Amino acid sequence: MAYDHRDIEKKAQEKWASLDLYRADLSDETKEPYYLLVEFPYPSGDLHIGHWYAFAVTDIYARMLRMRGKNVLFPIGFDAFGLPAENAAIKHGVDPKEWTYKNIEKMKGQLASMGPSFDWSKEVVACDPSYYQWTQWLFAKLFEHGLAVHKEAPVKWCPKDQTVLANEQVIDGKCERCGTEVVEKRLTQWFLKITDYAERLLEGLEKLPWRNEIKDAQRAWIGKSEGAHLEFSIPNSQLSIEVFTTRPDTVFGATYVVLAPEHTLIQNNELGITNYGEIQEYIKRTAQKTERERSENKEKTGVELKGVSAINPATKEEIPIYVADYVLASYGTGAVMAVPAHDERDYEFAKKFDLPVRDVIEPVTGTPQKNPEPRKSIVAVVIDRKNGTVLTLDWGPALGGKLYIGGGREEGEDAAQAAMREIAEETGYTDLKLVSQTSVIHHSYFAYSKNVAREIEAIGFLFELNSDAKDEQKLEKDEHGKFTVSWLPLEQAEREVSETLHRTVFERLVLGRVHTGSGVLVDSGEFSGRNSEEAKWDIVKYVGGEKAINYRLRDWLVSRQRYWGCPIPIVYDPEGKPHTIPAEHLPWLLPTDVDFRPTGEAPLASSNELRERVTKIFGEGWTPEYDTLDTFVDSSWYFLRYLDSQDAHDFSDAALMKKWMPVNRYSGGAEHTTLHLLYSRFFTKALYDLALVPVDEPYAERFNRGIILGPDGQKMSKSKGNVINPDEFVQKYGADAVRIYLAFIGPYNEAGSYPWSLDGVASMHKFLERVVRLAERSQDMSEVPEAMRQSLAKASAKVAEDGDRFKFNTGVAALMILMNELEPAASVPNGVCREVAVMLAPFAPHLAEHLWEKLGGEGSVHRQAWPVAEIAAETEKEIVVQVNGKRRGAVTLAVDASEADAVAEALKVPAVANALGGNEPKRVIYVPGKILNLVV
RNA sequence: GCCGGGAUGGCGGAAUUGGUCAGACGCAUCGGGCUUAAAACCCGAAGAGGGCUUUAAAAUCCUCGUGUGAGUUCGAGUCUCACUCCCGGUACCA
Repeated sequence: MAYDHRDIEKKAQEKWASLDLYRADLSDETKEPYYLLVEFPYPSGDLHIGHWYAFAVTDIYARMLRMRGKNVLFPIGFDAFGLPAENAAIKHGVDPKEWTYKNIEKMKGQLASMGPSFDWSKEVVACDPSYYQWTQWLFAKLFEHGLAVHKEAPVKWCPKDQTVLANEQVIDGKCERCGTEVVEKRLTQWFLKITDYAERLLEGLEKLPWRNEIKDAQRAWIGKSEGAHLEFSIPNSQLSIEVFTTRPDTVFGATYVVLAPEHTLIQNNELGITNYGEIQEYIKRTAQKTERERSENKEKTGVELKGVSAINPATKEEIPIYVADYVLASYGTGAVMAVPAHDERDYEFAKKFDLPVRDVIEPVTGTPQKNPEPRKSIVAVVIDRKNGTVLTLDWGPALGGKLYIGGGREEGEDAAQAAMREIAEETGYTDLKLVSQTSVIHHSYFAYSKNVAREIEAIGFLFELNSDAKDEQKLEKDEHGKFTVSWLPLEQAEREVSETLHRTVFERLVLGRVHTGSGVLVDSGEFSGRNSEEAKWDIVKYVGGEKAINYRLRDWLVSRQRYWGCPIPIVYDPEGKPHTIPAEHLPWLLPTDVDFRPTGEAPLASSNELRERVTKIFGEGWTPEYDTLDTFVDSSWYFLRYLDSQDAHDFSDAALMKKWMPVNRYSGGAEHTTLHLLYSRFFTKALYDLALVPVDEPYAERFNRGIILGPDGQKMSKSKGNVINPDEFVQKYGADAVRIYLAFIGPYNEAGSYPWSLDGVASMHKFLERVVRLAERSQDMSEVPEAMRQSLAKASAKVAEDGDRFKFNTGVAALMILMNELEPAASVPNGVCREVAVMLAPFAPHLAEHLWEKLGGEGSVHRQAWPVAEIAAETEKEIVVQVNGKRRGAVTLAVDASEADAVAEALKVPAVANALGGNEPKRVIYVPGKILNLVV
């Protein structure tokens, strides 16, 4: 018999409201506090399946914890500033505020249909003046302490949204919101100095027990690299170029210097560049390129600065200066020393502009050996260009497999000559053209065939075959037969020649790769012969540079040239200097007499009211700030406001923060890893330093949830027509069935993706019907059969444990197993049914409430304690007997049976005795309660 | 390219610290029951392959099986190494 979910759910929700069931008393000292947080939604007015997955499943845990005696704070609010409201205003002429609040009302109704246990009394709405007043107050605090700065910097601009964007909001060179390619502009904007916290944001991750994928993504975003600042002076000038490099050990190989097009040194012609017009044109051209164009087309471009040069501080040589857009203005100093021999990008540029390549590091390969015998040798790669093949010798598996031509160099012999000689001796070919060669490669290995440790100094050569002319005379007789000579296609040789030295030579000469690793310094003055890694900092000292650390992280750009955001609480004095708006004038209200249309100018600039307000309060000549704040500022501290959302005198309550922070567990989407999650960590640290917040990490635990795919396994989208509307399923099967299905769909503690199964919800509805039928068979019995008692005890322990791990899928499975165990019974005691209702309550709160009433329970099922029962320790256990690791039988033994008893018992099993074949076991592995393995 | 995560039946997914039987739980599938019939419900089958017996079936037995290949171990989905593919992040970051 079906249960009427509509009626049950309506009644349960009314009951909870009348009992005010979910209000948390934050100052309650009798229970342990637990702060469970879910990212608050943007009020789009459309509650999709993703919202359900976010809120309904987390709600299961909130309910479970309450039943387990915790004082649970599970709040909700709305991240209500943002572009959609403004776009609606532009498109349909509605008031963004009205639009937003209407959506919030609508969404509250939709959220209620899930039956969530939110404590609405603590609601926050980011666009409400009572909230943004404190966003402004906190911004002012940051400004007063130098953490909010007004500065000029290259910034990302979205031409469609007509606003600047933070770095984090640019995905693949496109605007995160609208997908338009962004362009770079140099503008004066408001930044929050998150870079000051780069190191601490990094360090803080060490202690957090978050999953690696979250921590590593943040680490990569922060992008710490250690190196040095070196100075390249400019002859006949006061000016010099400072570069940042992580490879100061290669400075002797720096053959030119490159400036980013935006570099300040070339913004005007202070240097007296003779081709300045050409430079200006190049700067202009690159400025017009979008991010994407710059990074997609990696063909190097640039222009030499004629009439000026720089001095390499190591070699004292005069070297040319270039401007090129492969150097980024926003990283390091916006200038690099180019070492083409040891950097891929510099090498590419050098080849294109025909600049010198100077090797200063000889590679070291192989495994270091004890007491090696030094030797000079060569490796020769011979290419037949006509056929696209390369000459290889196959020595067989024992002698090193497939190799190119290798050999020793005789005393006083020229290396190239030696290479020619070896080729002739081993293959007979003599008509060769020398194309290129490598620097010395230091290679260590153990030659098993000759039983000797070698450390060789090898030089690699590339030859091209002119003709197949062979000189059979030169073929060496005693080598004959040890290997086979063959011409292999280049790709095959690349795959099959795996020996390190030969591979290295091939990569260097045929594939054109440069050596970017460490090695032995050469051609580096007094440092020659030393290990590059070891000599690195001595070289920095030698050239008068200093150690420097650089981060990829940029300061957080928070200005937005948009209307529907928090007004930046700043005014400018007649000299144009920014001042914060005093606290008594907060909230600094968003004006309403504005033109929303994006013009590139901030919409607030069109407000007369705002200008008049500033004049009235601050005086003639004072002007307002017209930009608004990035909405990520609003969400960087909302979890603090929940603790005291109605406070008119402070942003939060110090005592409550002390008690409730950090958030115990934060559930959200993976897409916020380098945005909201990083920003709010920064905010918390900054406020901690200002003694406003008692913790310096906001979230003890963080879980990124997965995403729900369409039934076809594809990402849901209107164009694919695979969008699941949760309301439909709620109508048909009930909110409880949808909740429990979402819990069951897959593990919640990792960010996987799960296709929505059309039959899945129906099957959950059936499961709930089974529970209803069980409850209908409830009998008044005082005696509870032991087997039932055990089933209940196991289920309650398992469900609680899985909840703690955010593995609701196996938790639901445990409830299903419980049902499978209880159902066959002819009669089910009322107490058992009640306990089932209690365990079901977090998952299917409405039905559980209904059953609780039917079963004669007092009050609300959600006020019941989670059942804790002892699981009887088993005294006997079946353990498996293996012979040589193969199962041959099983014996039932006391849990603490001794090994001797176990073996004796096992030998009685015929199959075991059989398998032993009368032999005594040589070894016995006995794991009490689990396994006995007899090894013969 | 680099960093991270992953790969288990037709599908979603289970499997404490390496410890029997891999595949819990559910979906889909198939067979049966109930019914005049259908739905609902109930019972049952099921990784792949094979052998024996038999009219047939079942029980029973054997081999292989957690992306591929090697290894460690008495014992590997779980540990190590190499590789393939998929997903996510990031990318001219000096």
